[in-house]
This record gives sequence, C-alpha cells and structure tokens, in this order.
Amino acid sequence: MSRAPLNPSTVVAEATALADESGLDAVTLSAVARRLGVRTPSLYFHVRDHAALLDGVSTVALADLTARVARAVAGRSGRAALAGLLQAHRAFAQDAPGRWQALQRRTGPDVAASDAARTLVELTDAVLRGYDLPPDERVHATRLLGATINGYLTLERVGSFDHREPGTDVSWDRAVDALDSLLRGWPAASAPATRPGTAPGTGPGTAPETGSTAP
Amino acid sequence: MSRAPLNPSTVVAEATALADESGLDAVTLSAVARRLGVRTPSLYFHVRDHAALLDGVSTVALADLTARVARAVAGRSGRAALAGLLQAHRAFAQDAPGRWQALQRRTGPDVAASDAARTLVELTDAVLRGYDLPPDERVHATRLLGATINGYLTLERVGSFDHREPGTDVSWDRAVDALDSLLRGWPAASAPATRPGTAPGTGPGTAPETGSTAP
DNA sequence: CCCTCAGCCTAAACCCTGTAGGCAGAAAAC
DNA sequence: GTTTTCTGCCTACAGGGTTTAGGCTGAGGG
Repeated sequence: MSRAPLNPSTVVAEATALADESGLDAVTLSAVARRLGVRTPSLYFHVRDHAALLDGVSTVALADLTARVARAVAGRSGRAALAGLLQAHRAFAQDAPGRWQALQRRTGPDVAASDAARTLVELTDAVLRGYDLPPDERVHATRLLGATINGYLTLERVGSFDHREPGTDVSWDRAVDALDSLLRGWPAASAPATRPGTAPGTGPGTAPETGSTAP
Repeated sequence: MSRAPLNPSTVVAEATALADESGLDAVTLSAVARRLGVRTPSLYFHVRDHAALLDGVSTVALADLTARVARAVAGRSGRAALAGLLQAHRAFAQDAPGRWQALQRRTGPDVAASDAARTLVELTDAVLRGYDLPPDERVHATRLLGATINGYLTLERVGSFDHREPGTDVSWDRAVDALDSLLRGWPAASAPATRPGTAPGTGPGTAPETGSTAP
C-alpha cells in the first residue's frame, strides 16, 4: 500500500470512519495512526491533540447532520417538516453512530461557532415557525425539542428501551405525534413577567440547542 | 492515616466521590487506588475490572436517584407529581454530577435488573397514572418523558443552552408546563392496529426507561 | 506447631498521550 | 550547480493507565 501524504482532513476522515465502525471511544491517536500506516507522534503535525481530533470528527458530524436535516425539511411544513427533522436525526444516529456520538460531547469553541451549527439552529427554528408559537416561547420549544430528540436517541442507543414491549419504532412514531401535538397546543406561560430582552434571535454565535454540543 | 481494610463498597464509594468531584472520566483504578492509599493491582481483589467499578458507581447513583424521586413524588399527583419527578432528576444531576454521568453509560446487566431500577420505573408510571392516558400509551409516554428529562439535562450539562437567552431555569419551567400539557392532552394513536401483547407491565426485568441505562 | 487464605505487594506486559530531537527528501534560494 | 529551508515523517522517552501473574505476610483454624 503506497502511502499518500497525510493532511488534517485525511486524519479526521480516518478517525470518523473508525468512530462509526467501533464507537467514539475507539478513536485514539494510536489507532488512527495504525490505520494510516504511520507512527502515532507523526499525527501531531496534523492535529493538535486528541481533543482536536475529536473536534474534527464533531465538525464532520455536524455538517453531515445539518445536510440531512436540510434535505428532510425542504419543501415541508407543519407536522411533515417536524417528522422530517426528527427522522433525519434518528437516521443519522443509526447510519453514523460514531458521528452521532461525537455530537454528544463537549466540544471546542470552533465547532459550536461553525456555520453548520448555526444552520442547524436556523433549520429547527424554521420548522417551529410552522407552529403558532409565541415568539418568546420559541427558544423554549427549540430546547425542549432538541432535548427530546437527543434524549430519545441516547436512551435507544444504550438499550434503555430494550426491556419491554413494544419496540422503539412504535414509541418513536408516538413521540412524533406527541411532539406535533405539543407544538400545536403549546401552553401559555403562566407568569406575565416576560423579560424584554429575550428575543429568540439566532445570531452568529449561537450553537445548536438541537442536538449538538458546545464548549 | 491508618488504613482500614478495603471492601468492595469502600472502593465504589471512593470512586463515586471522585466522580462527583472530577467527573466520571477521572475515575480510573489508578486514581481510586491512590486515594485509598493502596497500589492499583490491589483493587482487583475487590472489583473485577474498570467496568465493574463504574457499574458500582452506576448502582449507587441509581439508588440515590430513586430515593430522591420517591421523596419528590410522595403525596403528590398530577402536575405537582410531574414537577417533583422532573425536579428530582435535575437536582440529582446538579448535586451529584458524577453519579448522574454514571447513569448515561451502557451498564452491565446487574444494574439494569436492580430493584432500584424497577422502583424508578414504577414511580414514573405512578406519576403518569395521574394523567388520563390510555394504558397501552403509557409506555410511549414514559419513554418520551425519560428521553426529555435526560436530553435536557445532557444538553444543559455540555453547555448547549449557554449561547442564548434566557437562562435554562426559565426553559426548564416551560418544559415542565409543556410536558404537563402534553400528558393532559396526549394524542390518540392514529393507527388502530394495536398489538394484543403490549400491556405496559413493569415486570421485574424492566430497566428504567426514565433516565438510567441498560446493557 | 503447620497450613490456608485474605489482602495486600512488586514486576511486568501492553496500551495510551504527548514532547523533544533527528533525519530525509523536496523545493526554494543563491 | 550547491546550499539552505522546511515539511513530514521517524525514534526515544517520560509519564500515565489497565491488567495478569506471582510473592509475601499476618491472622485464623486445625
């Protein structure tokens, strides 16, 4: 096997492949170096350290997820868009488990500040705009939605749902219905003390509250 | 410092304390041995391996969480019980972060089959019985509830909510309202093909779908 | 007394992360 | 052409971790 020169994206791609095959815990510099046919210290020319390597995987993962979500919600609104959004997340977690795991960790600031992170938030907000939510409630709904997606996929992944019937596909369908129902009938805030400065803007510094992580 | 003889629960207790102080990743056999004033290999008389040590922490965590939930929902029903359940989880995650982390991992079968795990499911089901849910929908609601709790606490912990206002306490309150609203108005299943064998029993093999993990 | 065993120890194999310094070849400068 | 620079790899090593194997010691039992 002839050895092409390494570069950072090659190193990250190999780490990403390894993560999806064997889980994120298997991504060590040693293992990646072995797969690339070099000695471990040689990788330090291309990635700063182990955490930077994992941030690279997180970045790839975020771009992938964002692209999937964009495709899934394009041209849809209301429940169909919501279902698309949710299913994109679940399919991502199932198709690329290592990449998905890479989004469950606390990442460096570059990942949180990336364009993909911002796009993902915007896409989620776009889905929520199909529901008649008060503007200052949108951030709460976004967070709850992201929490639910992530929580569900985590529990599914670690087997928490394996111990009783029915299988998780049915519960997933029910969850989509439930979330749609919740968003259509989002409860009014009981306290009238709304703060004047809480517009749910998605400014450029916003990392996704919808499933990926931040520093 | 005189050295009392070690035993498995002492070793696990030290690991638990270390987890809460420095995070679950800091729990290595070496670190625990150092804190106990013994050499690392000496721990193998008391715990089988690293995974078993972490399972020990998970077991302690589960018992703690279950006790907290039991206290929080006792004598309450409806929204108050739900709020108590949710707040017990959140307080647990904040008071004992390492213990909480220990419940986010895939554990050995003993943890999933423990009495505490079963009790936790039963307590959650008891809370849900305060809502007018069809019996065969209860499992879906339980899973969604557990997913949401866990997802929220995870995202909060890794800082996903740090990037825009308002703070997460407000979103938490809104989430409690939202979940209460959802459970009160749980959507009917659209497909009439209910399977005949799907009674939502909480048999003794049931591990908690409400936040802890399974093998 | 001797034997057993619990509960610790050391030694060592193997793995990982990261730093320091060295080497070789290609490209740029003279 | 030669010399210099730099990229991109290497080895060596320090320091940390996990685990197995075998040894030692003191207490308890026969």
